[in-house]
Amino acid sequence: MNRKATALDVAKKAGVSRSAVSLVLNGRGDGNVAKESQDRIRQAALELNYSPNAIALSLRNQRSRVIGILSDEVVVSPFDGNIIGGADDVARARGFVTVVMDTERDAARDASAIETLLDRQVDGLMYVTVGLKPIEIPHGMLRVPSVLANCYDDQPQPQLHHVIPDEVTGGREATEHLLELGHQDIALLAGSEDSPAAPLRVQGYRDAHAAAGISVRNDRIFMAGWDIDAGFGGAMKLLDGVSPVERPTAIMCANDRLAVGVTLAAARLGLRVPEDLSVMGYDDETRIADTMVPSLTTMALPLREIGRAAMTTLLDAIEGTGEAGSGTPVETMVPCRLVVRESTGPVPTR
Amino acid sequence: MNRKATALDVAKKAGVSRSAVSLVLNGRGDGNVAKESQDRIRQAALELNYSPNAIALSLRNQRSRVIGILSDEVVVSPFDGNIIGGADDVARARGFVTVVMDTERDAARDASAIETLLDRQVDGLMYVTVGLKPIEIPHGMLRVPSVLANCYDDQPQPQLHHVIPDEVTGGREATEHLLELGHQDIALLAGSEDSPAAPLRVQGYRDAHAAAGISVRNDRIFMAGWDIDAGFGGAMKLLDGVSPVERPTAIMCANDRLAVGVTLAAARLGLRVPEDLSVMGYDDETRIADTMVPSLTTMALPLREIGRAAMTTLLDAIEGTGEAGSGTPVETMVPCRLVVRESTGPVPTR
DNA sequence: TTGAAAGCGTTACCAG
DNA sequence: CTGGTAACGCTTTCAA
Repeated sequence: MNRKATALDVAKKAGVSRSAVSLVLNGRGDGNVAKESQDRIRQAALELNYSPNAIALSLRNQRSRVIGILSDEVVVSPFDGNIIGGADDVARARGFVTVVMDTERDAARDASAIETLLDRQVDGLMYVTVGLKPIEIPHGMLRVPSVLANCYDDQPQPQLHHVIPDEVTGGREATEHLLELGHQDIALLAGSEDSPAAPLRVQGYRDAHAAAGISVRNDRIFMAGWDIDAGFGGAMKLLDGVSPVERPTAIMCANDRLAVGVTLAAARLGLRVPEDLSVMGYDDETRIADTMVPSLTTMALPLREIGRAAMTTLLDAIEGTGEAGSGTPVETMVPCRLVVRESTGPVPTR
Repeated sequence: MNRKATALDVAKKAGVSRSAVSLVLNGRGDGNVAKESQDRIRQAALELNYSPNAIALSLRNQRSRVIGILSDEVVVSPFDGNIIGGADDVARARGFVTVVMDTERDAARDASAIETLLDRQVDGLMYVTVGLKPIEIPHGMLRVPSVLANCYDDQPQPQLHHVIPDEVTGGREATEHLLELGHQDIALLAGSEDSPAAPLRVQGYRDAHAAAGISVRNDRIFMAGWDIDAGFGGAMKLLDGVSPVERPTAIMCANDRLAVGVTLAAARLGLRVPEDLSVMGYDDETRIADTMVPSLTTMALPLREIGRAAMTTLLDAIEGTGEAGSGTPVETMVPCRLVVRESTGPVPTR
């Protein structure tokens, strides 16, 4: 735990001044420092394993090349971590580092986390949520370039750029996939109203039906919840004791966990997936959708892309590459991606 | 984006010197600064919403009250995030802040992340993994007090304290639960050798059988993997086309996802859980074990406790509360916790 | 009781 | 081409 070498140590060893060290090591040696001194400086730096103290640098430059990522519960929850992964990819590629703080859905901690981050001179802030949701911009976030990922400012006059998935199109394309397979009676387990994603996906479902000229039966749409038991319960209601002609031939779910519950119910009832019933998921949850039996056809949430897009916007604003940052806040919608696996198939002949 | 107030601003507003501000705001005003000035200072600080610049503070004090949490993939994966949650609980309670960096299993990024953190004067480091595993201590981690959570240094002479779950006892108690329900023929889907947790849980399974005087059939133990499809496949092998007397009456799984696959297979085969077959999970994965149908009896991994214990050890070392930090590295084992739900029941009479 | 000054490690400016 | 000096914001010591 011995102290690290400082610029002064390097200067001494090379027999020059601190300023010379600074210039050379920052690539502005030519034209300012004698070639020979430059070599000695570089040599000394190498031998002493010198790297500038980031703290001193931040204090001096008033910027840190650190982006603070704040999340409501991405770290502790099983969901949406790849948004942060994608954001970090971009940040590292552009010479920034990210640090993550999770406030575990305690709004009171948001402000204090931001305060902490701001006190450490982060150059920018990104707020990431688990699941699409409106948020109140935490106090302090406007003091520095910021962006919202997977969430948005619900105010009439939004203050921050946000990046979200295109849920309506996602819902529509999922439905279209089923429609194209010949299904006409498609039930929808739509999650619950507590998430703004639910109504959007329902909207997509309705749009697809409308485009196909098929009228939607409202009793085919269930707002049951998001978990396995909700999927199970919903499917039982739709299938148990119902004659084959009365049954929906496909059940579209607002997430993969619901689809697990539906598949479980189908198995209980002796229905084969997809021969007797097609099941469609949403999210493409890692190691759920791809490992289910049968593997789930699903609408993949573009998590990494969301993170990437959000970070790109943020860094552009910070570095002034585009004027997007200081301009009017905008919305970026990233398309979802249909992943066809085994749980959907042609409509059964009956 | 206007500049934050500094101690100088406060001093001016209160009509005193910077030093006075510093003294008062750090609680050493009494005996040094006139009561009346103190009030004015505090008032001014409040009005200006002053908080000291953490960067300057770190530079000055050579410590930051920040703990760096490094993880192989906790942030991006769906697992084990609560270790970080628990660690953060303790850190905040003791006046520290945690920042998380995820290297997404890229060992090359470990060292650079640590370098970054060290350059920012973190007072301590914690390494957290998804799933129990041996790790090579990343370079630089020994330069500052550090601790390992959910992983351990595999060297003959371990250098760091680590906190891990007690997997052998977990495996034993899970098995005992089944034994107590009368099961004598308990199959085990044991995950795979790529995780050190697997053999430990198997060991517990064997220990419980030995203590009960029941011999273990090695053909009842499958190292199939960790995912839903592996659970499904394993269960089919054990159950499909096998006469009731030849079937195991319980299947114990090394994680909850395997148990989902087993339950799915049972449903396909018309077997009721738990009446015909008891299914036991492991991990108590949020919103899987508790929402399965039937809900899963499982052995809960003590994630938050691991995080808490690790952070406590680390902060004790940093603050010199105990001499544990500088002493010989030790191992802390945290017990798992049996959670009885609906998927296990008495052995069926046949 | 107060204020001035030094120092933490940098970089940028400006005389020499 | 070079090196001294100021400044970033803070705490602490020392002298008034």
